[in-house]
Amino acid sequence: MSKRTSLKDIAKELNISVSTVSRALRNVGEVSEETRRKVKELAESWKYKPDPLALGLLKNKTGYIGVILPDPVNHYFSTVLHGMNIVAQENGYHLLISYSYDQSVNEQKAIDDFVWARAEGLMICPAIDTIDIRKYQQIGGNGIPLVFVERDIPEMDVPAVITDNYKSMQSLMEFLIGCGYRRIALITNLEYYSVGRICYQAYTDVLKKKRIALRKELIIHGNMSISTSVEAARHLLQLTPIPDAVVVTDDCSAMAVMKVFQEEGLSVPDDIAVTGFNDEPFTSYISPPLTTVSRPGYLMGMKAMELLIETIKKSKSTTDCEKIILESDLVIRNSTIRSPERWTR
Amino acid sequence: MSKRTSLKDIAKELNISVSTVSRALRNVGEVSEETRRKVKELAESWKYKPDPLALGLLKNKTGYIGVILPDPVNHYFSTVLHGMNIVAQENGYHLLISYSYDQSVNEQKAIDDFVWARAEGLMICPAIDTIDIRKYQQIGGNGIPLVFVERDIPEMDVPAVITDNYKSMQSLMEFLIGCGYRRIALITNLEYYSVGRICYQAYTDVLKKKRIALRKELIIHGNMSISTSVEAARHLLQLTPIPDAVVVTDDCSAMAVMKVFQEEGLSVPDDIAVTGFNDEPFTSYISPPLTTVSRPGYLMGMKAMELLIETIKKSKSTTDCEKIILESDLVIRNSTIRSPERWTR
DNA sequence: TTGAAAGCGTTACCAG
DNA sequence: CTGGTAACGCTTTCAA
Repeated sequence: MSKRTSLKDIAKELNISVSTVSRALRNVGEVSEETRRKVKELAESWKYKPDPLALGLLKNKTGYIGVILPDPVNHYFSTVLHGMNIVAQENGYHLLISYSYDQSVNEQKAIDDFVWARAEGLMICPAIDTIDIRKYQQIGGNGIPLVFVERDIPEMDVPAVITDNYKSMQSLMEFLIGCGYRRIALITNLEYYSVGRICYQAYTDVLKKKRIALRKELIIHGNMSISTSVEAARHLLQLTPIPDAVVVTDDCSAMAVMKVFQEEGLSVPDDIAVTGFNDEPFTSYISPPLTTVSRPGYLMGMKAMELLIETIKKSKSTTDCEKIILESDLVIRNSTIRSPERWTR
Repeated sequence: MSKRTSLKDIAKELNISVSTVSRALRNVGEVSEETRRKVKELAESWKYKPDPLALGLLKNKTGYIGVILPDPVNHYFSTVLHGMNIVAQENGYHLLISYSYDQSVNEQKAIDDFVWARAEGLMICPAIDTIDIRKYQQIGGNGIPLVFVERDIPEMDVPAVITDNYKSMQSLMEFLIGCGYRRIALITNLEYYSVGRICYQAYTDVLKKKRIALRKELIIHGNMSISTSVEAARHLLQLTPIPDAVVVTDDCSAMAVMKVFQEEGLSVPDDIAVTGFNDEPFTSYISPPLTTVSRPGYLMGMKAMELLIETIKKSKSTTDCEKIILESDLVIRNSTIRSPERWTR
């Protein structure tokens, strides 16, 4: 069990004071060349490194950034984390990661822990069931910079990096309608701070604009798990007539929904079209390839982390709160491209 | 900027000493009921919580566990992380996460940082290019428990939780040969500490046992990225005759390989069969569904974290080093089930 | 039953 | 140029 070398060890060995050693190592203050050289040599050979805990205690800085994401097992969030990690690493920060599993209580606990552990900044993707936003205010109250990522809370004066889901959904809906689809179903989560909520908004807005009746029975609220989506798909098949397209706000669920239809002997997209969200890698490999919205998760993570670190470094007050909205791309694939003759039926 | 309340604050308010407050709060030592009550009340209302940094400095304990994984964007590793996180959370530990991106230098840096930050334990999936194992010995030298996960280094006396990839690959190969496949190609990474290396071993062993000639040209070394796998697939199509089956040691790559074949007008599995590894969710949705090996990532993460925390708590010496090997399942799907009449050609 | 002091590893300030 | 001291927040030992 090799002991860590401390300033004191070096000082003792060289018969000088701890303060001199400290100054010598940091190249500050007045230290004779001779002493400085000797100190540095010894420090080098003893592999001295300052103790982060002691430094943290003293300076109130830890080099940690607390990250709270909803779910570890989600490709899209993984790309976001990847982006955050790259930037954090470049800037010498370490990531403290916690997962809320989309439950506010877990998030609250993680926030408390991170604040208490003196994280220098917090990056949060708010849990989907968030209603009480005081927990976020408390963070600012403690003087810790906060940035929202992927999900914004507009009424809060907190910087955020998100993607333009409203616009994406709008494009998607307009595209589908342009194709000729009219009975368009929606499977989505509707929680207030979710992607799905915004998609729902765009969905209704576009229908209204295009003067297509909004049918309640075509809108299904789910939690975007495979099982509830499968159930939702089965439900849609009970309707007469069945929808001619189904918009699902998650690729995995869309894939599962598509499979339900195919197992029932329907052709996608000739009998019923399906779309997803996120453009996960598999979407171009399934059959038929999935029309979806490609979102820049990696870039979002990077931008958000840059914003957070910038805020930390300037120790800016949260007053100037930038909301960065990244563009997404509509990716059109065969799951919506119906053969012309099938439009006649 | 609300200041954190410290023992000193409480002591000052109550006109008693810091040590008394400390004892009162922790229910140790002799403190009068009266004092204890008053202290606890005030601590409660001021939301006092001990400072983790100060405690860490004093006790050499931080409540952090350092985790080093190869890649944030990998479904399988995400499930492993999920398992680790659940167990860590239950036990009051926080995760410090770093990604090596499968490069030893990054791993080395992360180890140094974590050791220096007084992580109480380290959980590492060794970078694929690891050759120098001294970095791991150093960790033990610092008295910090270490557990390997997903990739073991057998020559080291370090606890590990892995899956039985040799056996899985053996089953897979025997299954394929049992089906009638004879020209079985292999696309895999061959780095020493990789899953692929072990698969390669099983591949050759089974061929030998079944007295099937080992053909060098059927073995392709790749890094399991989509692009190199696509290249590998194209290469295999140059051979005459082409292989009748291709074993790929990663689902994503297998999916890409399959697509190459299909785009060339070949039928999978009638012209050429394909198998993957990991049983990622999409594998049952692509066309044809992929034969693959289902590995218990979540369970592995949990077991590994349990092992690590147990070791931390007992502050066991690394002498009794348990190597836990979890079983995997062969999942047979249509990508290998060839119509009988196609065997006659 | 309580308090003072030392110590964990570091930096900052002030004398010398 | 150098050293001592206080401080960060806490626990522990010893003395009162």
